Amino acid sequence: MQIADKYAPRQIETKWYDYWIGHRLFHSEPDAREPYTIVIPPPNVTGMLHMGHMLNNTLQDVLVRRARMSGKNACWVPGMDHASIATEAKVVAMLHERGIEKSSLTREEFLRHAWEWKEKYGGVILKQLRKLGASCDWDRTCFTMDDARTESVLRVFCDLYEKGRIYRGVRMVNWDPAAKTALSDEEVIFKESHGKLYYLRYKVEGTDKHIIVATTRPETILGDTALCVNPDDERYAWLPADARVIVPLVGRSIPVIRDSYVDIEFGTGALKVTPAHDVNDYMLGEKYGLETIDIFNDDGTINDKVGMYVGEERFDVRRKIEGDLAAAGLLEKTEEYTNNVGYSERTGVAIEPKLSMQWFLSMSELAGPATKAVLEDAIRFVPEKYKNTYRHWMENIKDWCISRQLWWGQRIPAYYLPKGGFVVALTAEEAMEKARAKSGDTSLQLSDLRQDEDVLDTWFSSWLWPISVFDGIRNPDNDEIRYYYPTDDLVTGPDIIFFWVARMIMAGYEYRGEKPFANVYFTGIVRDKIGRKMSKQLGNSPDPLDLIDKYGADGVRLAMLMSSSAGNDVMFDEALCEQGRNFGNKIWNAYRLVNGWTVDDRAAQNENDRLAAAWFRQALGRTLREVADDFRSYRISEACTTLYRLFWDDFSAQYLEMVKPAYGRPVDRKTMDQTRAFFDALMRALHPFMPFVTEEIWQDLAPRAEGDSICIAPMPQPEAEDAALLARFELAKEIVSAVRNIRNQKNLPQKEALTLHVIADDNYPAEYAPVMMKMANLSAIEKVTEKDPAAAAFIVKTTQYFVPLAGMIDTDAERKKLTDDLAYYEGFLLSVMKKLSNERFVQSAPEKVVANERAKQADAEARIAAIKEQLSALK
RNA sequence: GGGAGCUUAGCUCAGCUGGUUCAGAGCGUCUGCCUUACAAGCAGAGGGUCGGGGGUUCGAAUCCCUCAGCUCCCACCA
Repeated sequence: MQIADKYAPRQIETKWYDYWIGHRLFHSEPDAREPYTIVIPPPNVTGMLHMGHMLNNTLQDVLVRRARMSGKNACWVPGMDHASIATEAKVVAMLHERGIEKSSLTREEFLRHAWEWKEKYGGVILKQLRKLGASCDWDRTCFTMDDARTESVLRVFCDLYEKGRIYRGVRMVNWDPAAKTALSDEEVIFKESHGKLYYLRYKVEGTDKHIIVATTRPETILGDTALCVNPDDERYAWLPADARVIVPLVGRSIPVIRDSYVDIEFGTGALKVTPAHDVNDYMLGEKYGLETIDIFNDDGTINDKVGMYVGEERFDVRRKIEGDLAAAGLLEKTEEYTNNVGYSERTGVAIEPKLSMQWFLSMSELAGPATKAVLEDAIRFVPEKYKNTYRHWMENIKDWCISRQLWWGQRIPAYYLPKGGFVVALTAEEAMEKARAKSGDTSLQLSDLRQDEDVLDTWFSSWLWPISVFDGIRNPDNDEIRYYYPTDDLVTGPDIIFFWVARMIMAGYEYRGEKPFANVYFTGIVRDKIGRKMSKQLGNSPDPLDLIDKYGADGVRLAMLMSSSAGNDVMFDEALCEQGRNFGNKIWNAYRLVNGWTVDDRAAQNENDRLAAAWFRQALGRTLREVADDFRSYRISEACTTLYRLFWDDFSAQYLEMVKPAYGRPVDRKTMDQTRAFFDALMRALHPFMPFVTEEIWQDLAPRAEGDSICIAPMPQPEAEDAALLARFELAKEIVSAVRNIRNQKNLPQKEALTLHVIADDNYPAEYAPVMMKMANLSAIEKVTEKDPAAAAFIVKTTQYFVPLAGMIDTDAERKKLTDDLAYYEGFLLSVMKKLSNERFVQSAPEKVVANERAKQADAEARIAAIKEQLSALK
């Protein structure tokens, strides 16, 4: 195969993805190897790939690919979430556009449309993930509403019901008037909103006095059933115990109750009580046996209970009622007011607290083992700060409202009997058996039973995900669940820590008696470069597919990786993609260079090349160790940057430049083989980060069998470290840099070879002379005993070097430089001496640190002596 | 109202258990190079009193206190 001249990611990426899929390289089956498992956070079936997915899935892919290359049986299970509210809303909107209203359809008709829509448009995102290079086992793709998952969900519902954890009851819930369903507390987002505080006049019955009540929601007076004041409030001491007031406009007479719940300081100290539409009022209503008047229809319009404003929308009524109250002289005043209002996470409309019959899951027992697991690090959170957040939520956990008044989702398997009561069963047939037993009526037929209309919260299916994708609910002893569970890493955003992560942990302990995953890596939020969260509304999010098209998936992956330390937000800037693409280009061209060399099989390896290889082997080893370390602590961004520098700086700028033959000259066989071996190792180390370009080159490096791939090649292993060698080479590198700097300053042409003089001491890396000569373009390195006054001088560590440049030396400038240096090192020496003469330092600091200070002292002294010598030579 | 986190170079961020010349990286900037792998590049350079103040310590970017600014999470005050 001949590698192309130009790096063109588009031409290689599709090719290799197809190859990987064609050879089923991402497919996993249980075997004797150690498993490594990740379940994908299932994106919404209606979702489109956005930058958050890019970040999240790139990280997962890096982890999975690395595990796969480390000898583990890697399994990344992909899938989708049915996202009941979001999807149902989309389907409703689509039908509306076609002139069909949901209300005109039966449940079955609607679901037929919904499934049709899902088949046609759903799951686009999974196709998009392939473009990113995601190495998911696509054969395992699951959907939270496919048959197996649905049955798992229903079984769990039945089980929890039988355990007495699921109950049904009328409670105050968060009502979404747009979606016309209840929501869990987690689906409500509180936002500060500017509104008004209305001061209303409630006439006290049998007097001509009024009590002024402050409220933010004047329209709810329609549902008022009491007025409440604090028993200690002197202002209302005059009210008789059985006082009653008249609700403004409505004219209803309601009692005045006294409860210390009311804050004397707030407003006028008087509170109107609307038990049907406020959580606190509801509690007061329960306590005092108040009537509850629900004034809203499910869509947020006023119902006909009171006979006023019937059918009008709640916010219209608020505006209208203000005018009506004012006209009737019942509005004392209004004030500007800021308070927290809850909005639906999905539809964005203001939540209406509403009393309704719902299903709940009692959480307290589930929370116990799940809390412990995280606090005791059986499950590790990265970064750790989320442990706190998690603990706080778990310790204050409330029962979970799991019913939704929607059609798209798992329908609650509760069946109502004709004469009251209900049974819960997996299937209708079972339900009938139970119903017959319960009612004692053996003639009951299926048609006599009425199944609950509600579906379950989407998260009631996704909380089982790590278990259900391996069919561990229906077949708890199957080979797959026993092999793959618990999974290893979960990569997700902190925004769903309660929705999903916490609940999966609870389900894991409840249904497997074991954690669902060992580690949770929380990513940050992707923001634009001025710090705004990327969102559709702002239009500040680039389309990931456009980016991939422009820079290649490898380039975009690198951009995501290099800017994302765990738990920190990502300030995304397209320039990063360019940097990623440039890196791909760098790799490409480095390979073209090596690939273009001719080999002389008879030539022996020269010393320069031998040194270069010995050093690079060490540099590679050191980096591999660092990278392994980074992975252990999930510093994936660091690992990526470290390898980036290894390839660019150490391999390309140093090693390749060292061994690169003169134009048209061959290299010896050994050097060529070594270089290709390095390339091979580098490609493997980089593969998890940049899968495509590394595969392209790896395939070209040596003849490979059909079906072989870098995906399943082993990770390179470092050899034992030789720290001394690395340190000596650093000296040589510094010398080369110093000579190049002189060249720059004196404007000496690159091609002109220079001579270097050295007053050699222990810190002169003589063994690297051939390397230094080549890299700095030196004709000779000569050992001298004295400085040549007509030379540019520099010092590395304690060794003096000179580049003879007759007639080009500015003595004054040289002197100034040396004087400055001298001052710096004398100051430095002083601070070292101060430490060393401090007895407490010498006594209490570890020996190693003290020895280090002594070494610093010696170095500084030698250096100062060297500088002084140079200065005197200039005179 | 409660809690968590952040503040280090122009920008984005590392800096892990306090200790190596520890003040770093990438990008951007500046200078010089179209050197036959790569201008998507090469060789160099400049740039920060680690948010302010105080403390602990032989020693602080790192630990503690405090102030300021930003961010996020939780919470039923009408």
